[in-house]
Amino acid sequence: MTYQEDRNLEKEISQAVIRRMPRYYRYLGDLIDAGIERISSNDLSSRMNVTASQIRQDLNNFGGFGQQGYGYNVQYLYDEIGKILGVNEKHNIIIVGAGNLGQALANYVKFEKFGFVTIALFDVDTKLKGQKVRNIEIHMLEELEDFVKNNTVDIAALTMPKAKAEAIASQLVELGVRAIWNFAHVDLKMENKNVVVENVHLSDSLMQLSYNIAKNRQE
Amino acid sequence: MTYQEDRNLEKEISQAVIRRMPRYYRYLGDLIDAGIERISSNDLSSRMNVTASQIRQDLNNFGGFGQQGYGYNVQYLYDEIGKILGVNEKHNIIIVGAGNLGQALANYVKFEKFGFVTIALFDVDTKLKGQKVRNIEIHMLEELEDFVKNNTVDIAALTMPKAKAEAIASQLVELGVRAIWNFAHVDLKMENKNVVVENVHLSDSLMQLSYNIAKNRQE
DNA sequence: TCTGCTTTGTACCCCATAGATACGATTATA
DNA sequence: TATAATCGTATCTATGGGGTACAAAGCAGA
Repeated sequence: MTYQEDRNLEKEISQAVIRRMPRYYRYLGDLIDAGIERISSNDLSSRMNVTASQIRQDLNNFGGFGQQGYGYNVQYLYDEIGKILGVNEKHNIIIVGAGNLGQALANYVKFEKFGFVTIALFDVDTKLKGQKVRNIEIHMLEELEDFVKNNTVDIAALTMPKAKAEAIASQLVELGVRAIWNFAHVDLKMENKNVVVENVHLSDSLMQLSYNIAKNRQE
Repeated sequence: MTYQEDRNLEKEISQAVIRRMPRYYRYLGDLIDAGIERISSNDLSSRMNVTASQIRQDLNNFGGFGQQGYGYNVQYLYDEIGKILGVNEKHNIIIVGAGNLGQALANYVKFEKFGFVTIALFDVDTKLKGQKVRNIEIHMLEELEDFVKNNTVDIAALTMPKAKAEAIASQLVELGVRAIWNFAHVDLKMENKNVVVENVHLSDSLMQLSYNIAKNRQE
């Protein structure tokens, strides 16, 4: 059996599970802050409003982190989930589009706590040239290619209008960027299977809220 | 049969379907911009990368919008989905937390195209007092209660640090706000069943991306 | 050490949802 | 008018989320 075949046999962990992991991570962080050292799946389940069963099954996708009769050590579990999510490794981010949203992301200090460090912003607006956001320089878009070639860029956050998003995404992938955090109002379908994309559609979220407002009013 | 019993018999439309509707809406908007007047479920399915069957079934949850042998009229379907999502009604938004993210949301002109109008921002920072973001005034947090009592507030966007989020959410609900768009890094569990909450956790999304980067590298 | 309690890891089951297939009904189009 | 296109809808299958149950393992107190 080849390595690839072997890997194919491994049970793929569904994105539904992955989506829940940051939430566990967040609650465990809060528990640490509260000075709590151990927790049972049952206790955690009532705090998080999910079932204890689901917690145990989710965690078991990655290995047995608990002990019968004891529960989970909060700090240990926090660290392990951190490793799973890659939160301990440093990730360099560039932000393309230095408008309000781009600058807001650059200012979000909390991301750095998790190893996500913004190293540059880019924009076409010459008025922004050379300006800094929290010591992070805003470059002109022409400099993008050189910058990516000469620096390690793990993630590119796209916060420019949708008209330009696809072209820039392609350019970035061409230059070797392997992760796109897309805020533009399009679905980026990357041909290259080695590229991962995470879309954040704020309008979609707002519309879902709007639907639920109307539904709620009706009931 | 009472009205309530009758309503209970209606098949509840799952949130999975609702989540897809804004995406249909977005593609239809693009089709309108491209001057395309009619479209078949088959054609749309290849553009959106979902099955034609799912499109027809999703739309049929809300009624028959198409015509056999013709397909769907793009403008009509766009308008109908808009109605379903409540995008044609005006929604007044207040933003609590006038930091970078709050100001970024206030600057997002596109939301107004869908009827979501930001009417005020609030913050505790006295330096911001009286400043305006795109003609929208930043108020002090003390003024929140009066403002909500004297204005129609459909949605409150929370963009302040998590420490204050729960208290302010409770206050807003107390004052009659029925929809919370939460960007703070906590899960808001509202006691009041008449309140709808939509959480946007950017960190969670970033961590999911991070996991997929690591997974992708491994394969 | 022994006993009873706690709690995990895991097997098994059910149900919702995605998605395929199929087809009658209806409309467009040549 | 005949043929092709296409919706609305019923039915079926596969997948996965999530609940229930319980044996195994460790903890804690006597």
